[in-house]
Amino acid sequence: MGSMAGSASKRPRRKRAGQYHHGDLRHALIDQALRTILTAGVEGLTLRGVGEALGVSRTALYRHFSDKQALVAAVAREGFRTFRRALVDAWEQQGRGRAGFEAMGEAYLQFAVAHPSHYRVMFGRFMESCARDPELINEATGAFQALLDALVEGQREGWVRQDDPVILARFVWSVTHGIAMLVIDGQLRDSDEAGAALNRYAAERIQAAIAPSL
Amino acid sequence: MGSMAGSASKRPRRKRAGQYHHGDLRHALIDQALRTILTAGVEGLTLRGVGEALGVSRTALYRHFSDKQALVAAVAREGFRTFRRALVDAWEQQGRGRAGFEAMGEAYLQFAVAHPSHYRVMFGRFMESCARDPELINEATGAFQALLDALVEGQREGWVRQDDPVILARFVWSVTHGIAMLVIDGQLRDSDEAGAALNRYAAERIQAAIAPSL
DNA sequence: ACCTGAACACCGTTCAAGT
DNA sequence: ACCTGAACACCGTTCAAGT
Repeated sequence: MGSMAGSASKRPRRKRAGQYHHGDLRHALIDQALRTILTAGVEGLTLRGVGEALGVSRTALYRHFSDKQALVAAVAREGFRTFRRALVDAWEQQGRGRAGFEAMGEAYLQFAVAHPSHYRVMFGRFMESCARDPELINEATGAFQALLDALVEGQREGWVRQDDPVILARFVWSVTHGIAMLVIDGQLRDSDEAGAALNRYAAERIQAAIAPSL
Repeated sequence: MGSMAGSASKRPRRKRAGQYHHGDLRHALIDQALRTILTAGVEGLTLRGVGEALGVSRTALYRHFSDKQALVAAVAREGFRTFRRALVDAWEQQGRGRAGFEAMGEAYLQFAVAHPSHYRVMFGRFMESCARDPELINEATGAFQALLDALVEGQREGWVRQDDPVILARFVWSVTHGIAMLVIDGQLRDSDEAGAALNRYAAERIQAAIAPSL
């Protein structure tokens, strides 16, 4: 990790001649904020630190974001983007069936465990964040849609009961989100192995819960 | 609400004559911190504000807690205490059967919705909090134990499958915790009704998931 | 023992000013 | 348009000093 993401901070790429420091400061700010959150958590994110790391005044950011929370919301949006991609990839690489559905569940927990601080930013204070970044809701519902699609396909194929797909998806989401939160918040002793074991067991029980009645 | 809790702040109850301001400052600090968290959230909690509300220096607290996080941990511990009581009450008032189990689930969500900030403090950064308050883990496992007991009794009565009770309890906990988090973080549009509906549906699906195989 | 008050090293945000 | 620098109103925490 740490290699992807920001091209902006390496080559200034100034639009015109004699500019200040950056060409795409907005993007660079999001990248730097993400980097900080990944290593130090949201509570370690400081506007002054972000500015300093980018060689820019600590108030330069107010040209691109209304306040700190708006910057955090942008990071959250970026998170939902890669999150959705991870889920869809897992689903499709396993052939979109029952196996794909299970792979999605594994990919879900994997993302949360690999980037706990990012995951927390994405789901914590969601409503307030959406107010600061209306497009965030699109990315978030996009991720939810991946789960929804899988369940609808499961209904067509007959391994998912014919309940309202939305509430069905919310139920499955609750289980996975719950496991993810318990694991990254350290509620399970020996979180590494216990979390994986819980996830395997949950996958089995979820299949039983969402299966057709008889 | 707002009537229970603190007796300490009303009658100073000084141990000896000519004292400063309080008799049980430690307890008063926890009560005041809880009050602030309930109304303004953890991010609205400020040591200076707590001190001011109690008519005490803002550094007086350091005689009773190592730092701010330790105060928050004490509030979390108090939360697990009343949380456990709420769960056990629901369980017992419904006659400790299948109905009691379902009542526990409702009581769970009810607590989270009624005190979202408190719930978040209890479950967020759990490991770090435990380091600041070792007894916190006892109260937390006490709440978990209530769920565990119900499931074991369900196994004896035959409406719960004979899997490892701990992992069974963790699964049920994940669902309920997941729902609670999604609701209080505003991830469901129209959280009030949608949350209750999801909880009802989840109760039904959980019963199916934890039922014996045939 | 218990509490205070000044001091320290931080914050996010505003705003007049520069280019 | 984009960025700066000083200023403002906050933080948690430390520590010598008081009773």
